[in-house]
Amino acid sequence: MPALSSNRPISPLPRTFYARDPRRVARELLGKVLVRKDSHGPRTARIVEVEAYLGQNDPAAHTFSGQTLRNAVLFGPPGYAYVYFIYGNHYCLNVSCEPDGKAGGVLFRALEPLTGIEQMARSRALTIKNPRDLRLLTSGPGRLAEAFDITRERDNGTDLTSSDSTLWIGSDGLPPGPILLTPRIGITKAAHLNLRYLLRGNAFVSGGRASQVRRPLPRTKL
DNA sequence: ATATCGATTATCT
DNA sequence: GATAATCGATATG
Repeated sequence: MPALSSNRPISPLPRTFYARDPRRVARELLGKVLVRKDSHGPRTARIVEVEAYLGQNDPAAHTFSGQTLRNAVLFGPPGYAYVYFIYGNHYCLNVSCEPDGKAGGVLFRALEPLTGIEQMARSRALTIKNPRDLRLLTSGPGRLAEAFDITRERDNGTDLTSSDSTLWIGSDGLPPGPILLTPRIGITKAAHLNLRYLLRGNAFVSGGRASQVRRPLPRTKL
């Protein structure tokens, strides 16, 4: 059964949550809730798919070749939004991990809409024909960014640990359910590493069925 | 259902 | 000048 919307209060995750290896952060972010607060009212969605990027040792990471203006947030303190623009078309959301000075991050790849679905649909209606199809709202990194009106200009550097922010991450206490580990999607470098984390059987995971037929999370792994 | 392709621009070599 | 952590449209089986 899919995770359902709960009316439990959502409390922000502390900065210490993010001050760890991105693999651990990625795994534990599954089931948590992304919140957008603005004049349209709250949008919330459950995190169902993420990928870990390992900083200086990871050829696929934006931080592989060192710090630049664009990736500075990933080298800074943990718990802040890193938003980048890709293919001349899409924004993607990450959260910085590891202690200040060490690079690392987690990419948000798919969400399950909970509340504020009408506003997500309005934001996505600019691009898609059928904003009534919930899967099309937030199933993919570019899609979820558009559904939440996430842009580099507005959100890069936002503190995601504060419920005073217009964008933040919290927990409503629901357990995430079974987690699967697969290769990352859409990259050319270090494409074989199992650094994509998803909730097993969740309908909002991106990439179709083939990308979900992989292995359970090993107990010994981060 | 799967494959291929074009869009469109910030960033880095 | 080439590339990119993508998406949506179109073509084909």
